[in-house]
Amino acid sequence: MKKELSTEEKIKGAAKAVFLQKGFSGCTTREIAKASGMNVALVCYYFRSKDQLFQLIFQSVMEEFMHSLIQVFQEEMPLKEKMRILIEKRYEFVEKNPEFPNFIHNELKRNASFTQHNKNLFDKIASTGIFEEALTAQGKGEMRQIDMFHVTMLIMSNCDFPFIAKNFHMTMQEMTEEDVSRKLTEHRHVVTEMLMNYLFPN
Amino acid sequence: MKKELSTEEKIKGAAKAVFLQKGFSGCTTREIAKASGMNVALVCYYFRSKDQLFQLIFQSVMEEFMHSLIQVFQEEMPLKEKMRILIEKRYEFVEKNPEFPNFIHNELKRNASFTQHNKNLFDKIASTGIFEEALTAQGKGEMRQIDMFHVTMLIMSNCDFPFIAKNFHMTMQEMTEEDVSRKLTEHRHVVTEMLMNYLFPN
DNA sequence: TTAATCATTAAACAATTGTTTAAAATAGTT
DNA sequence: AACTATTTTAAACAATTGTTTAATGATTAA
Repeated sequence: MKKELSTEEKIKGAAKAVFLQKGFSGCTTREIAKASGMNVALVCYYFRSKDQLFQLIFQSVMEEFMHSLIQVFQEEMPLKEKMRILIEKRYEFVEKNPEFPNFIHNELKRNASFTQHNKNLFDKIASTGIFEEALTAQGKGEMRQIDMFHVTMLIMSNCDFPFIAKNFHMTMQEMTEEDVSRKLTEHRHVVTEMLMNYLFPN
Repeated sequence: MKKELSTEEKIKGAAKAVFLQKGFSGCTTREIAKASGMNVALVCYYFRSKDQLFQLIFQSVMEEFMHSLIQVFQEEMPLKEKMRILIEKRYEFVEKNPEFPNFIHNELKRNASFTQHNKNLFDKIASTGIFEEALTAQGKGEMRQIDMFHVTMLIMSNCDFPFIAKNFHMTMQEMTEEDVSRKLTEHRHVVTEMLMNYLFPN
């Protein structure tokens, strides 16, 4: 089946790919135009400017990124089980979208704006009741008593970072892309076990 | 005491600061010149090109980054103790140089060259005998039996990532720079305890 | 069919990029 | 002092950047 994409969609798709790989400062409108099979004028015709096109892409990536968390939080099951699934789903999501974390952190550093939209995303997570759920679990002694800041940081550190550091391990340890990818798939079990043992000691 | 830096050193210092903050693609030679109090021509006069200046800075940052590990490995003490110190020293190093991890991973992705120089750095680590030491500890059942790839990944994930994600937490959770910094100092204990519990179970 | 809107193109725009030039200022040497 | 080599400067260079223009082609509506 061949897909018949509109010019606008072709550009948006190419922009997402190029921005994810090279970042805003690392690419040009001409590069995006070429990647989409179109020309520069069309990029500005449909999206007015490189900035506006970028913001569009960034917000959609951010939303996709956060949505992978929200989905799990909304499920109806014991916190411990929910947490295990969260970790594994998150890891798998990043494995499928390995450029997301680096992209998001870079661009947030470059331009700390977009604040309102992002605040809404965080509120969405808060409104799943996950934080209260964790607090009760901690009260009952089921979960280790640490601030949720640390919990989220631990999960993100161990799920997101490995894919940020992919190139590092390839160059330093002279591993091929396949070698690292295989190790990273293994790594999910390590991460899950370590985090679960720490967050839910018995 | 006032420091009397040469023009060359002033430019190098400014270049390091600017490159670390914005990356190679995110800044211009004029920006570096201005930050150093000099002009563009002088940058090229002393360093020939933006590329050459960058490579100089990158290699020195890389070396500094890896050296913080090597130092600990060379110490003479039981592996378990060595590992705890490694984790804490590494965390403190990144806390003092919070831009290093993001910078290194970004630029390695942008340009996977510099291979030979980096290979030497890895060999330096290997030649401290740390890997053999870990293998014997694993053989004696003192240390958890996992590939060293996972061990290094866990340490880097938990020590480096928190500072990459600084901006993320500031925007998402509406925390000030000081709030996040305080939390990140706390986080060192969390990381150390979790990693030590996992790597050396009893 | 005709008119009007939309889509696409190649060319041009001014601004910014990395780099070089050629002249001036400074320091060093005899 | 006179000469040389080094350092610094302002200006210029060509190439690339994001964006716009004005003309053409295609589609739609009357």
